[in-house]
Amino acid sequence: MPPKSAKPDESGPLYFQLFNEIGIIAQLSANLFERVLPHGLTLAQFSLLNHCVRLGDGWTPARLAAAFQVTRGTMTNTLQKLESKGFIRVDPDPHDARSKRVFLTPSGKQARDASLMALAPELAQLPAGFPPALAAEILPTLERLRIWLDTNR
Amino acid sequence: MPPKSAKPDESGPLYFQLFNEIGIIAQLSANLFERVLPHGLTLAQFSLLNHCVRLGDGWTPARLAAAFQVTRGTMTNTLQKLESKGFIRVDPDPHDARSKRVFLTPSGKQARDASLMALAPELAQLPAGFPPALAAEILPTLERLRIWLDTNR
DNA sequence: TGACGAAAGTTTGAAGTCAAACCAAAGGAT
DNA sequence: ATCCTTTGGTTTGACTTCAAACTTTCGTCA
Repeated sequence: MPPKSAKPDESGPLYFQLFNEIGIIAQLSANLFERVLPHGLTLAQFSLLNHCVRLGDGWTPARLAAAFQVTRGTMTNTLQKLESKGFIRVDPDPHDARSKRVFLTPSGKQARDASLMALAPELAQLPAGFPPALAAEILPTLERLRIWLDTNR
Repeated sequence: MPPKSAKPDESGPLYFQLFNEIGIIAQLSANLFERVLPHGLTLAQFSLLNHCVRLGDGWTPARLAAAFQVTRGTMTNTLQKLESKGFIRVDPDPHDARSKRVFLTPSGKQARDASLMALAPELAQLPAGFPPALAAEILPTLERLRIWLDTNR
């Protein structure tokens, strides 16, 4: 029979289960959010608006793509959608003709605020079944995993 | 002004960060997997093959959709892709003319095994930066979150 | 100065996903 | 026996996302 300290090897299934669980949570939560977001905003779109408010305007698409861990093509798409809704403005960069700069419009700011209002009741319901302490507890570990995946790709 | 023990409320940003982190991990890991999976298998497709091996054949599409937390339309799509690759067979249910039954083909079994082989080196690289103990530690909490999201939607 | 590699954005094509509308079969209630 | 509701599955349209191919511009280096 295996001794007490056998190979701690077969961790494959464990990681597998971990990624599976994470995938389902991502799916369900994105879905939950998008059902209440106003203006048909998608999670990607809202995240970008929110980013502009929290971290400031004027980023280039390339930098935004890097921040969201997404390809540039994807970012192009998201920006086009947001621009067509009038929530952002994409200006040419005066110093680099290759580049552009992304700015929030007043209407975009409003949409972001309205989104937060719409999301609040959903989030308020969460602590009952899933205490904030648990979230805080696993967050650093998740962050570590995310960073590892990010650097080792 | 707010007293020292004001509402322990503002857990909004915390949850927000949690879902954000989870979303990025899901994205990165799915991507990592799909880059090595054989036969152009997608994560959804592989997951289904794997499910058939681990939990057995003969499930109905509806039950599979429920198991994967996905709409029936989505499952229809995935099954069609897998069937066109010859990895599964979808037979009519003899007892219920509305229903169907999904079976793994020998070729599907092989594809699943080959996928595991291809995934192994990737997973083997993980423990160095992210010990299995951490995975095991946060898994129950994630499970709890997933279950909450599942029941409260 | 001229050329070439690197960087920024875009486009295209394929896949997953959802919601909503739809058809068909089953099963209970009257 | 006949509705009528529920359930199983599909289709459509819109969205995200990726990889890969492409264009334009920058910046360095010879």
